[in-house]
Amino acid sequence: MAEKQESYQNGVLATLAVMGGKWKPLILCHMGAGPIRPAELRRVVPGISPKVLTDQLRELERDEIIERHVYNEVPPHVEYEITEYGHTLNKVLVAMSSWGEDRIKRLQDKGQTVDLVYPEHDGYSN
Amino acid sequence: MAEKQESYQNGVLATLAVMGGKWKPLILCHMGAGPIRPAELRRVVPGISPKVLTDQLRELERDEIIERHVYNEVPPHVEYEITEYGHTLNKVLVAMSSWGEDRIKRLQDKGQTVDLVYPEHDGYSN
DNA sequence: AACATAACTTACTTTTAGGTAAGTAATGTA
DNA sequence: TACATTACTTACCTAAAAGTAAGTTATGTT
Repeated sequence: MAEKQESYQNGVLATLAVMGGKWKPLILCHMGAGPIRPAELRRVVPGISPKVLTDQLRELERDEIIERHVYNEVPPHVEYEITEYGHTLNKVLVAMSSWGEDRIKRLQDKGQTVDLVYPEHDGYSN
Repeated sequence: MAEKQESYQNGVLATLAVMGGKWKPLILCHMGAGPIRPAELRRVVPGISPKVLTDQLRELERDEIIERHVYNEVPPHVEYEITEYGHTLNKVLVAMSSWGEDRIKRLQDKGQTVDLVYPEHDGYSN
């Protein structure tokens, strides 16, 4: 590992550039089951503000992780869907989820309360 | 995956709570080869400020990812070392590194310059 | 006696990610 | 004709993260 330090780092950083931040991992967790509308995402990702959700979705779209489908209807109808490329992120999400689950168990075994795990949701209750 | 949404999320969030942020992944990338002193970390992680490095190391220590060894000498001598538990994070780092490397190749194949990959280093040149 | 050293701590200031609020579009319903 | 709907956009504001700068410690070297 000592010889490959730099590329090791760069890969990690490139990944964080795409799926880092407070909301992107949560959003991606809810996009595996198929196309989803922003309103539904707001419902299942409690606490996210409409603006930030839009921002994050646009960035994921720009990075080709998700696709935006617009249906020309009134009221507007938009769906976001993970791309084929986006699905390759699953390995990372699964590795993170798995380690995190283990950590949660660890903390619970030590009698510690596991906070900080889910962003508070107050406001934007729907 | 649809039924396990929430725990999937929580695992990811628990992981991000420990190794998220701008510097922690980089720091961890440089700690696989054995104990390392803060001054050396400042050298290999260009751009990090002394205070932020200290902050990040303390958090990693609090989360039992690394250990702090103090040698009572003058001038002070401190070493940080990954714990056994900390080493379990490697799977995550490797998954992220691997995905990120692939992404870098993808971008290069499309003729795009890969920026944002490494924090700028100006100031604290040593 | 002044200076260097390593690893801090304290007390700020700056940056940036995230949050709030108000407005827009186009149409259907009360 | 007023209001509701969805998915925004624009403009502004706040809080958390990161950065800067100036001590502090105890000893050894010049």
